[in-house]
Amino acid sequence: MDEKEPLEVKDKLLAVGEKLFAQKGLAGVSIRELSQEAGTNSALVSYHFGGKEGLYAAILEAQFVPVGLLLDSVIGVKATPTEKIIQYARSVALLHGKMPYLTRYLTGELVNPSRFFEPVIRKYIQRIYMFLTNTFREGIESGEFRRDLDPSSAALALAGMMNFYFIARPISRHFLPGGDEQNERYVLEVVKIFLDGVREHAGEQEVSSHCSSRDSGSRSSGL
Amino acid sequence: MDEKEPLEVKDKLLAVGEKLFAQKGLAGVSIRELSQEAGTNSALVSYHFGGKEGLYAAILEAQFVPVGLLLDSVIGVKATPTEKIIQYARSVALLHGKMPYLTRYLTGELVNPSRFFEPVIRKYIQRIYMFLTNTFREGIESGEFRRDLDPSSAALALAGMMNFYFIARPISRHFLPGGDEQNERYVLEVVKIFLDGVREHAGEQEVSSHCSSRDSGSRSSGL
DNA sequence: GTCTATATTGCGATAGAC
DNA sequence: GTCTATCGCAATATAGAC
Repeated sequence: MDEKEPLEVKDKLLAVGEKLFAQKGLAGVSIRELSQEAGTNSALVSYHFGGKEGLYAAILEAQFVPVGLLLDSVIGVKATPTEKIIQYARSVALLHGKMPYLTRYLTGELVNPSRFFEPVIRKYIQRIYMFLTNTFREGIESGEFRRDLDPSSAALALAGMMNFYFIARPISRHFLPGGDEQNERYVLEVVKIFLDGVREHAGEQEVSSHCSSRDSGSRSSGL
Repeated sequence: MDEKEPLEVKDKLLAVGEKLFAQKGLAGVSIRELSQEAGTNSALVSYHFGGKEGLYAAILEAQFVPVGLLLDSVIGVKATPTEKIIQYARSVALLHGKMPYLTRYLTGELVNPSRFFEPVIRKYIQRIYMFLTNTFREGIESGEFRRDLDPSSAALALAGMMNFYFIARPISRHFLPGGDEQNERYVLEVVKIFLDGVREHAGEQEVSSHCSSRDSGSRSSGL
């Protein structure tokens, strides 16, 4: 399965396509450009993948396999809702670190859906939505989250903060330092904002120390 | 300037292009499809706009004119940082209500930039970023926001919550009711989350009543 | 300003040699 | 499995009649 050869033509096409489709979208890339960048010829795209769309579909599916694994690892763990949210946010950041084009495929398909959005991507979105809203409902019942919190809105808000950061990464590099530490820093800030809020609360520094009902340490130490 | 005729060909092309480019992106639309949908022929695209890209550029610029107006209306108003953030969020939601394709152009250009991203869009992003980070710095100095808040991260987080909601609107309609009231509801929830946090704070219902240092009423009444 | 007709280029896919 | 060569078609843009 994984022989020693540096890169098979098939894998080379997958690697080149991953980059080019992420940058220009499905319609913006030709099989000629694709095969030229891969050091081969356009006939091989049809031979290995049955055409340009077949290559795109293969790449799209591969992008979302790790998303499924992430969900498997985070759904149904024994932890408080707060801890689950923290773990989710950290896992997502880690995943985007390893899959630098994932955001572009997800967002690109949301904005300009190809015919592969429904069969490939919808189920992952559904799973993420269910995980988040269920976790929020659980937290509302347990008293960790306020009773008037709308789980759907909260899910969209959290997903938005996480995703948009990576969408904007190419531009935000101009005013934010790059690198993984920056990602980690942003995640910490997002979790803090999301769980505790922006406001300085009544004349104290450590907000959570007396305003939160319990396990206030988990915010700083649990991360 | 605005005669009575229902739609000039030029305006018809702008209207049709606004929809099609938003749905499929610049590369995904042909001038044939464009002109056919507009009830004319492809030669008129070149005549009026100098080509497909010219039409796209005209549409892109028109999309962002209201963004500039929004920024003019929100920058430099006399209000507390908290009020500015609330007003900003509400204005953005209102704008997206009036410009249903704005999100797609913004996000589409972020994910797959055309050659018009730099000359057309960058300056608006810069202005939004400056407005938000300045407002956060102001709020930190005034004591409204916590001292360790990172203005850049907070700006990305808020922009992410607002934008992603509209990016995901076509999909979220499947589990959220549609319509403007839903937008309003989401904005309220986002502002609440962003300003106060998700957590139920120590054995009380109205979080802000004793945990925040002042003007606790503005959160519920000011909206 | 708007149309038809067309020039030219580039596209995706395939046939067939090796 | 990979290549060259090519087919058929759709792309943008333009010329010229009205």
